[in-house]
Amino acid sequence: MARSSKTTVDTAYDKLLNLLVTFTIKPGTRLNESELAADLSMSRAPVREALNRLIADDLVRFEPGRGFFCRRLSVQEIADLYDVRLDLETGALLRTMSRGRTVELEAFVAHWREALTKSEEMDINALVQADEQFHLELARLASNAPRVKYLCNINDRIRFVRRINLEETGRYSEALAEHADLLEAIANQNTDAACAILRDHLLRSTEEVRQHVQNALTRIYADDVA
Amino acid sequence: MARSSKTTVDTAYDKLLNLLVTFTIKPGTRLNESELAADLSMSRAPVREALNRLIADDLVRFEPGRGFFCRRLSVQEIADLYDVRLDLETGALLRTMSRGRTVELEAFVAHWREALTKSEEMDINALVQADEQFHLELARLASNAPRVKYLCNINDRIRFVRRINLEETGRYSEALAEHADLLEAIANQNTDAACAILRDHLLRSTEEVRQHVQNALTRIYADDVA
DNA sequence: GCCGACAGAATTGTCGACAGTACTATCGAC
DNA sequence: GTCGATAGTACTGTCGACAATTCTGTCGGC
Repeated sequence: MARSSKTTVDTAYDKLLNLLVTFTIKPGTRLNESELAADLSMSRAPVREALNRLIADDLVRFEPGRGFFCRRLSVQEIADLYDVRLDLETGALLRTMSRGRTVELEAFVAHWREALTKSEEMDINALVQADEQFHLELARLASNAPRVKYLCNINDRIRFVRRINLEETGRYSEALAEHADLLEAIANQNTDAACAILRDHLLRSTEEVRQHVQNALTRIYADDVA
Repeated sequence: MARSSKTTVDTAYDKLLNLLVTFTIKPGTRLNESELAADLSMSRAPVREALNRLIADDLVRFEPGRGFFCRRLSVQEIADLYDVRLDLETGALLRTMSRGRTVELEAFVAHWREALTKSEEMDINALVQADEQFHLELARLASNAPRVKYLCNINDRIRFVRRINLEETGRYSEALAEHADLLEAIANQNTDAACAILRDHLLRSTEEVRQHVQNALTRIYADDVA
């Protein structure tokens, strides 16, 4: 079968990732390989390979003899991931700041000064994506590929609650203001202030998430928003 | 085929992991699926599944149409991983300390006070393992599963150089002394001191590693120590 | 002597099949 | 009515096969 630079496994991986991240597949449910294979119109082999890749991402669980299961959504795990995220993002920020005003940093500041003003009129989807993007690009400035990869994994795992959280609290403008403050602290080379703002920003999110995971759960099980 | 609670994929995963971590398979080399399958006396399917799991761990690379390759050993990546490790371990330490004297902490201190005295007469293999164990158990005290998992992944990826490093510098006793200092700072609930010691300990290692990766590389390519 | 085309070999990508194990529903004993 | 055994079903675990692609070594042109 001819292929255009993307293998069947890759498409399976991407589609499954999406299903799992958005909890279109409900937490804890068993994944039927044949069924998934049929849905994706391919055989079981590539599906299994994709699922195996997702194991290490902790997006699926595997039980010998029983097969693959969608990850569970636990308050503790989400909180833990937020903790780790705080460590990683703070570490990245510290290293970025220690380098002084680099070209990349200036570009980042310029880009987001602009982007943040536009954010006021964005819809919820764009906002969630922009929020993730802001944090990720900030982390990328430290140019440490493994760290960025861990953060991407964390993002995949918390994206769902992150979104719910932003919807539930409705504190879009507060979050944006915090981003703006952080940006100025960075622009002014004020390391301590930047770290403090980032820290508070994330701790606040963690706290809110704790409160809203229950809503997230009910939302997941309320069959389809369609 | 009858099985004793461990699937073929699992054994393949474990064996391959070992080969990759120790660089018995040389960096960058292409992995021949049929050959591996024959070596492990199984078919290609479980081998491929195991390899797919190892992708997310960044222990193998995958190129569509070409297959799987052993990860490359790059100085930059190792240094990056040490950086991330510093963030994660420091974060764990901070959270552990903020909880005060828990039962687990007391047990940890008691265990390692004892163990560190015995370490003087250990051989290199045991030392490397004990070093990794000490850091990992310390991190575990923060009881944050995802963080521990990331650290395990980092350990897998740096184990080889870590070992070379300890061999080359021969500063076993210094490293042990630093562990002992850290332990006492923890026992005394001296958070700042503990963090500083951990930080210096890891930064020193990072620096040494940078210097010794070249030796590690030649060691890898010097066919077999056997 | 170097470069590109070409054919043959080796390797990956995907599939369907079958054996073995876990699940489910039905039935009978208490 | 509840519990446990049992037979039937559904699903996973692993394999071998074949198509498609990449690699390798040879040959001819320049």
